[in-house]
Amino acid sequence: MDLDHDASISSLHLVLGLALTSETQKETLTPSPQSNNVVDDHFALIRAISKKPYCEDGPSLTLALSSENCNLINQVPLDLSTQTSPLSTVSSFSSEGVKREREISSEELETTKIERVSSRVSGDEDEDATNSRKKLRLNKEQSNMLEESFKQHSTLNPKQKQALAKQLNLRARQVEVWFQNRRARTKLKQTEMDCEFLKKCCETLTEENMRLQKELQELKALKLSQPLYMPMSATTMCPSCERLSSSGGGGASNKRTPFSMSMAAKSHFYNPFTNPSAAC
DNA sequence: ACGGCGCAAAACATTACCTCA
DNA sequence: ATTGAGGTAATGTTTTGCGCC
Repeated sequence: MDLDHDASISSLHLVLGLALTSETQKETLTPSPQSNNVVDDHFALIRAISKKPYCEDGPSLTLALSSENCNLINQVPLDLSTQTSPLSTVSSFSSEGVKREREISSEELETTKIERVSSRVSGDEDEDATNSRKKLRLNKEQSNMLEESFKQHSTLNPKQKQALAKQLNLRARQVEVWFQNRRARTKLKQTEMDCEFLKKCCETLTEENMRLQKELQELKALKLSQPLYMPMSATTMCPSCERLSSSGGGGASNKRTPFSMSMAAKSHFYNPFTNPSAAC
């Protein structure tokens, strides 16, 4: 998504807008097979904007914006509560949850029944025993193992699920639910970060747009004051990056790429998409 | 090749339990 | 002791992908 360096200053805002859409469309309109929904496309869009698909292998929701942002994202702590508590696997099963119950063996159901009955002592024992929803608290070890597993793959196939459940002394359904919730939390966190990032982008681009508008006004004023000796075909100095540009679109005449400019020369540009200004 | 159907799995929205300040 | 907020396990619903007919 290189910005159009030859774009006129005055149309910067438009160019920027197009730059955001033209390249990203390629990715958003051809989502990956895993891209099931709007939210996935949202991430695809953000990734496309950032021009870097992923920071690293791992959860598919990891978003890489730039190397900096990549690190930032990876550092964000996903605070999964790891409070230690006795393991109690109790949950209620609605009569409508037929599909889910299918995967739960009769043995598991029996275990659940026993635990459910012993889990709650209150006045309405029968009522509570059947309808209450005692909440499992994963212990530290279980949380850690689930986290480790999640790092390797954010979804589990049935075999992996079973194995992990057995390893953790949980039901497969509980492992499945944990992964579902974990994915949801990851996505939420990511969305929040994307939101922040895009806000900053917006601010930065607005500032730059204002600055370039001002620069344009200055150039126009300059042109009015020196109308005769500023032919467009002549070699001119780009006021933004102080780079010489020549007419005829001869790229070979100027071997400096935008990225080879010194930071000082382009320091007034902060483009969050790692590209220099549309003006240069 | 195409569309309809059923199923499984994942995503998503919401509820409810639990802890802690 | 109470309460409200936040975290998260669990549940219900919707969406999506895939195989089969």
